Amino acid sequence: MYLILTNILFCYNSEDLYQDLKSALYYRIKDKEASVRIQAVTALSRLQSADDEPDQKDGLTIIQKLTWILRHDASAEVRRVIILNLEINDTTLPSLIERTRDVDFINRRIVFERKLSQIADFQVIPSEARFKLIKSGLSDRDKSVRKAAGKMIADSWIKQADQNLLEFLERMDIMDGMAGGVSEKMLASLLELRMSSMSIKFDGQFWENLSPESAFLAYVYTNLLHSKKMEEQLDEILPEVTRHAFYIQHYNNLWHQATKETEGEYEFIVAQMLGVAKKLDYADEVGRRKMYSVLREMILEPDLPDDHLASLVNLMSLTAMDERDFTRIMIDVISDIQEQADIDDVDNESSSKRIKLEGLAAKEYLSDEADPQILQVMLAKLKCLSICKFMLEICEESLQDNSTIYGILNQLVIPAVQSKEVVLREEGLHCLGLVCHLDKDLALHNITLFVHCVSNGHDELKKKALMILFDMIMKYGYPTVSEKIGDVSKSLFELCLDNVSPDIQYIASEGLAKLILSRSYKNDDTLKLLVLLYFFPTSIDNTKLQQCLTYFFPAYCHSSSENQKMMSSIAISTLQDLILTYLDLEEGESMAAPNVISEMIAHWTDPRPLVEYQRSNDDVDMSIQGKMAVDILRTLHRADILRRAFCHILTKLYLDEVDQQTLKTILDLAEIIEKVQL
Amino acid sequence: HNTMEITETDQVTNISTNQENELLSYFDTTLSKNWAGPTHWKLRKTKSTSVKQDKNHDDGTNSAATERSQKKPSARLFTIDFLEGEDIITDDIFALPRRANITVNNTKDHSLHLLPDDENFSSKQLLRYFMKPVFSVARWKNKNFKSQTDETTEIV
DNA sequence: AATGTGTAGCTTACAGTA
DNA sequence: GACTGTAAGCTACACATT
Repeated sequence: MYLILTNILFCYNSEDLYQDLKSALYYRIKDKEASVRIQAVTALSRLQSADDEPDQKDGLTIIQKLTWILRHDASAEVRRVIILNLEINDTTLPSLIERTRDVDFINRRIVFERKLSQIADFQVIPSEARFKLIKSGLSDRDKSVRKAAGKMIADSWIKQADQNLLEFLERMDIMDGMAGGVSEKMLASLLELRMSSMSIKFDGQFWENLSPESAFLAYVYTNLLHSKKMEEQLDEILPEVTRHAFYIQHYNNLWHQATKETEGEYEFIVAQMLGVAKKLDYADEVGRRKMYSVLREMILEPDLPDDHLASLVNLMSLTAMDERDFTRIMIDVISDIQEQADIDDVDNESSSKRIKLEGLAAKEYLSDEADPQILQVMLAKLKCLSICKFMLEICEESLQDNSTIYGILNQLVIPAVQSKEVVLREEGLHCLGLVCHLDKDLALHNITLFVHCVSNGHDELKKKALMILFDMIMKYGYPTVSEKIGDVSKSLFELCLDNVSPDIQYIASEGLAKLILSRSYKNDDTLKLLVLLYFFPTSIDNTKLQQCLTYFFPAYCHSSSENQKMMSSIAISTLQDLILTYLDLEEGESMAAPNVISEMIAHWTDPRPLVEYQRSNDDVDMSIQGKMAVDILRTLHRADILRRAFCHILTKLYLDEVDQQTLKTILDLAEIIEKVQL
Repeated sequence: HNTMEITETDQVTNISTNQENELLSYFDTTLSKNWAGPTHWKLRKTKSTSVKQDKNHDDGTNSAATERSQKKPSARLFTIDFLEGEDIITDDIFALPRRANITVNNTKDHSLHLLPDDENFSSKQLLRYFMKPVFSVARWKNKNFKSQTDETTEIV
């Protein structure tokens, strides 16, 4: 109806009628019927481009009103209509992009396929927002959204670069999207969609004239073929190991000769080439040696970024004969670096300049004095620790079998842990944690240290130490570890769950989830704390924690009847606590409503999903919620604030298969309550 | 007395090598909706098929007597439970005269109807160490046989 | 094309508010 | 008695699957 009127108005231009209609529409967009709002909003959207006059009541133009509704209207369909009809310009684009995270998957999908595909130039979206939306689109939980996002890139956006892949990558600013692997994910999905329609060949010319984009293409394509086990194609495109080693060397040299403007690009190219090298076959002895010597030289260079260092160590493990050979080589490298630092200590102006450059990032962590020599030694130590860390991540053999590591432990790691420099202490602790994976005695010996760091360290150290502690318990078992520290661990867990830092709460939750799910640890108080933390108002923005526990609780309860029993034993008292916190909420705080909490707890303790998982109801207590019902009814006649919520959970319980006796108890209790009420 | 410990060593390799791995991946599929936390949680029913199957199984295996004795009373008595709630105090029956409705809706709604960032939590994160990465491919195991023996003799 | 699945919207009923 | 918000059950429809 409004639509018709609006259309008519377009034909018969009458100012009075127009104003009347507009103000009527301004009311109808607040109508309580969603269908009316849809009509109003479609009508308004017809006027959006012709009218930017602010409404006298709130000072908002039509477009501003529409974008406001787009965010706030509860009906997905209203939002959808706006998405479809809102014109794209600088003011509306951010609102449209925001809808790539709409709760409604159809809305998410149409933003990709109907809006973002249509924009003339994707570079108008700032690269940060661009990568964010690409990431969320390509890894959406819904298949159709993933597809739409993929098609947007592979069909529409690449057209803007005239179907030229390298041109496209350049416009995409792929170097800005490396964090979280978004660039790689994007290119991989693009290649997968268009693989058949393009032939990718890397010849000598290609390798000799790499740009950041082509190097990145080589890296991603290699990875893709590798993950798809397409060995023949891989052999076709990859150069021989020797040649590749030369290329790496070549670009590494270019990097060091580069001007300030281009050094970032060459650094990037080297990183991609190192990445490609991980997929080479090192069976050929000549190639292996050549590669090794190139790597061995590169790793000594002073100002290597961390990811280069990680790749180098990783590659050196591939070129090594076996683990002992590998560790020996790395220890050589480390002592070379230490020597180098000591020598450079004395003179050498130029290297201290370099250090300053690299030190900029690290400087803020390092303590006050800017003495270049001390700084340099420190950075060398830090580099050794990083190498050591990457090495230890790879090592598997126990310390007895690979005793060379002891040396480095005493000479490098332990002093770092004791260092007064915060950065060194953190990195040292990290290494120590990794070494402890290789030797049980060493691990047990250091447990108290880790505990001490968790309770007394600064936040970063706390996080590391806590993670290590959980790793150790996972690896060597709770009894073994707690023997060392008595009952401290339980209270330590509780302390961390209660911690002010959301990160620490999260680490503690995930760690405990792992321990509990693997049956290493079992405790009803801790479980209760986890549930409380999950629903607590302070956790509402801790998405990691929430998503971790959202997975954990059903997995825990529906995988074993023993677990479910434990949950049901704490369920009612926990629910009670939570409802009380809900009733005490301060202004500005929020948490899940009691009814939601009730439903979730009822679901966790429902025996039917457990039966479905175990594919039989052996050992499953089908009347488990009957006992909970009894619990509820017993508390019910005491407390009256809780009545509502408790009655609600009563209706959610599964009582069909409750045994007669429990059933009788339930009925009796209900009867008593009824009488008391009358 | 609550703290019980049951464990062997190295849970990560234990679990990931064992079949528990597969068992956990069951939850990866069943929990793929409802990933976003309590604020977006919804109960998904339509287990009617599996429930019916289960009931049928029960009917087949168990005696019909248990079926009668358990389910029928529960159904009856449960309705009584509803009545107890508050039914008898029903008000008199009147036709509801409807006057002009206020058609505007109160939008104090501050919710933006957005999903949180998806951390893609899955069994994968529950089967790994925090610090030590798990490499699916053993890098030296192939070469090891020939070189390992050589090395040991050399070193010793 | 036929089927099953999931969701939106409608209706009904009830309890609280003032 | 009016009017709200909430909950639950039902139906129709759109979608995906085979």
